[in-house]
Amino acid sequence: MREDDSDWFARWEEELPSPEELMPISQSLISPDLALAFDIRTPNHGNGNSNQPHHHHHHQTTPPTPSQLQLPSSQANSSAEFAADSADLGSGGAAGDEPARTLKRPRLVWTPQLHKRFVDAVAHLGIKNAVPKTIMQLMSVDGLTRENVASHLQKYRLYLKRMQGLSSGGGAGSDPATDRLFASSPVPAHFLHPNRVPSSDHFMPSFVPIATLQQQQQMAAAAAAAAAANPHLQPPQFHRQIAAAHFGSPTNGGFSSPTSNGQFGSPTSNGFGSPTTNGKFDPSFLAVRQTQQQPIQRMSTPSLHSPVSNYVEDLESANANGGRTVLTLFPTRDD
DNA sequence: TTAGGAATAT
DNA sequence: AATATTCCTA
Repeated sequence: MREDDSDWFARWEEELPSPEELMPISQSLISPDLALAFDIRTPNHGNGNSNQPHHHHHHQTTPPTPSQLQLPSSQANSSAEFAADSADLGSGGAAGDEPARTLKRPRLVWTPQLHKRFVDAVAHLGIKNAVPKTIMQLMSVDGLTRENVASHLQKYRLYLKRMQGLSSGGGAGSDPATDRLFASSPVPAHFLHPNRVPSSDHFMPSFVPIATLQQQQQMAAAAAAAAAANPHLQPPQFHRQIAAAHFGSPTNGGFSSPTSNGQFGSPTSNGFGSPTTNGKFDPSFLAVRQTQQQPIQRMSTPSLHSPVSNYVEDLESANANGGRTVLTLFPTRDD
C-alpha cells in the first residue's frame, strides 16, 4: 500500500512517453515563428514524416493536415502576423529576421503525464517546499517555466481545497470535467492534511534543503535522496527513450542552443481533452532534460548558426548507478 | 531583485 | 475551462 514510494521512480518511468508518442511531431518542432525567425524553410518541406504510429483511436477525423499542423489561431497566422510585427518592431533591415523577441510560447497543455510529474514533484518535495520554482526544477521538463507551474499549482491547490471540503460532505465529485486532469493522478493523502508530514517521507528527511544551491545540485540531492531510498531500485530496463543521465553534470556542457521551445504541439490527442479542437499544444512529449540553466537569456538575437538543429542531445548514458534517468526526446530533425 | 500567490486577463 | 499575465507582497 505504501509502496507507492518505492515504486515511485519505477512508475515514473513507466509514465514516460513512449518514443512513438514523441516522434510524431518531428518537423513541427520548428514552429512557424521560429522557422521564419531563422529564415529556414518551413518545416513542411517535403518531408513526408507521417509518423503517427499508434493513434488507434476513433479520431481519424484529423484532417489531412496538409503541411504543417494546425496551430492555434494565434500561432497559425503568427507567421504573417509576426512578419508584420517584425517589420514594425523594427529593425529596419532584413525583413523578418529579428522577430524572436515577439515570440510567444504556446500555451502549455497539462497532460496527465505532465500532471503526474507535477504531483510527484509536489509530493516528494513536501507541501512546504513545493513552490513553483522547486517544483519546476524537480520536474525537469524542458520548456516548463516557473509561471507554468505556478499557474498550475494555483489551480491544483484550489482543487485540493475543494476535495477537502467534499471529502467530509459527501458527494459528488465527478461532474466537472474540470477535475478530469487532476483526477488522473491520485492525490497523495498528505496533500489533504496540511498538518502532518507524510509518513512515507521517512527516508527523505529534509529533502532538498534548497537554499543557495544550484538547481542542478538540488536535483542531484533529490536524486541522491531517492537513490538512497531505494538503492536497488535501479532502472529496470530502458524500453523507452530513457537514458541514464548525468545528474551531477558539473558545468553544464553549455548548450548555446537557444531555449527556443515553441515546439509543443501536435493535434494528437492523447485521448484527452479536446485535441484538435482548439489546436492547442500537446507537450506530452516535452523534452525532459537537465534543468535549464538560468543564465541563458532568451535568444535575443539568433546567432544564426544551427538555430534549431536538434534538441536531442541528452541521450548521454551516464553510469547506470549514481545517475538518474532523465529522458529526452525530440526527434532529430532529419534534415 | 527574485519569487510566491492571489487576482485578473485571455 | 484552462492557461497566462499582472499585481502586490515578502
